[in-house]
Amino acid sequence: MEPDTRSRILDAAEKLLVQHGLDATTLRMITTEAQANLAAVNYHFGSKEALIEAVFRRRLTWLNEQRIAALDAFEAEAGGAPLKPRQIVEAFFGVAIRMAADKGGGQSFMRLLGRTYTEPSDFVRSFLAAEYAEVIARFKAAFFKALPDVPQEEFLWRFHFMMGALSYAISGADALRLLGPIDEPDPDALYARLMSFLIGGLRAPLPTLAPASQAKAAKKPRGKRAA
Amino acid sequence: MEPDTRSRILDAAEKLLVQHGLDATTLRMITTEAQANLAAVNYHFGSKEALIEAVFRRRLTWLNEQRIAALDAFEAEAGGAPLKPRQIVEAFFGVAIRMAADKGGGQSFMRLLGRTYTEPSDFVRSFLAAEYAEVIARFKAAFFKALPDVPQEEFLWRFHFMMGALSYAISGADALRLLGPIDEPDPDALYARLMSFLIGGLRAPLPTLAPASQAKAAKKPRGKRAA
DNA sequence: CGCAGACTGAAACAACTGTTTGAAACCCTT
DNA sequence: AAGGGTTTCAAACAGTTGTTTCAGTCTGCG
Repeated sequence: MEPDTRSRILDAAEKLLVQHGLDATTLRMITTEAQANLAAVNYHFGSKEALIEAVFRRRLTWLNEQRIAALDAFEAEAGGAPLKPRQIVEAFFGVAIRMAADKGGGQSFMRLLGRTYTEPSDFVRSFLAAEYAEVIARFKAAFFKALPDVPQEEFLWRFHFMMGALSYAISGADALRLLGPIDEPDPDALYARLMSFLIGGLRAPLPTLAPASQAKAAKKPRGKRAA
Repeated sequence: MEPDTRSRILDAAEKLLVQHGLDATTLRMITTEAQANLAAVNYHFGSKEALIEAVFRRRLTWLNEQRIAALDAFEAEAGGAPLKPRQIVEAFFGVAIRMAADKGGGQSFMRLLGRTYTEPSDFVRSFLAAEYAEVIARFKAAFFKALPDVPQEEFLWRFHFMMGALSYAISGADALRLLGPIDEPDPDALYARLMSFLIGGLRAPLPTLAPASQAKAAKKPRGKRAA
């Protein structure tokens, strides 16, 4: 309870946003958890949206700085030569999943982030885009250089799929328990597993795109709204 | 406007839930869109939660029936022999992504489903588990038979990752636009791309799990809460 | 000390949430 | 045509939301 009110609110908000989501988390829940007055949120941050944005920004800028630092290290080591795909994947997704393994707060935040990436909330998406812009540009360039044989559009989709796998890897056991009983996820094992999966998908043979739709759909579902 | 009030509410609710999420969609938005009275929701469904459940159930039971039917067809064709991994992936994920390509409503629903799978809402998760139970059991059995060399826990994680990739594939262009400009997603091309990626990940070499943590983390981030 | 600025506190605000009510309208069978 | 069950409607309900207000308290500096 030592830190100042602003920090306590930030920590409490992060914790509760993970548990309940953006809309279901109320300011009264946050201020109670933070042992602060209700008005303190609007005093220190201006609004609930601004508070949420602050919660994201605090972790996200640091995360993306780490990703770029990791990429810089690999590129310095390579000295102009294209990086190995594994290195680029490590720099982007490895850093993220290691932050997700961090007990000291990063863990819960990453689960929130993965969920929010596809959320239709306008204001979140807008500053997420700004926050991601630089790191995306850097990694796109690195990947295109490392895999010149992969068409750019194809790669973008694969990167998108990889983000999905990462998101689920982090949101983790909660959703996985839907598939069956599972042990507590060992961070190192999770890291190795995701890495193996991602690189397998990234390096998969290019799909054979039938120029005109090959009409593979035997019974294409259409207009099946049940009674 | 022809269909009865109940159906109109169901359609309007599905459409709005996709756009705004579960909590942010209000009954007044739904009933306005459906051109029905506010009380109609509680009259026909009993509560907002029951309405949401009905929205999910309508599409989800059909989707999982299709998955099982596809698996049945492959297994009948194989006649007791293990299926090829590609066939199992096709039966589970191919059916889903084809439903996601369906303009007649399935499209929007699948985007909702992918988002909800990791949502922390209690009541959604509970009936999702029930709705998925049978299909999960069937596909787990088929996969274990097809890939006896893959440890069960390992496979469960890979299946989880695949769900993540599917979810992002479906939520699709909205989030992808964050990575850069992208063309309108051709359903057939998306299908081929995801399939290739999934099988690449599924068949990736097993990760080398250092029995004791190999301390691969050079600078393991720990307790980095920014100021 | 004195007093300005930063912060906290309790209470109230209007707006909106899901739900309930009871009367009106409708539809279909006898 | 009469009646009974089903559906619609406008209005109101109690509860919760984010935000604001304004008096009070604290802190540091002259």
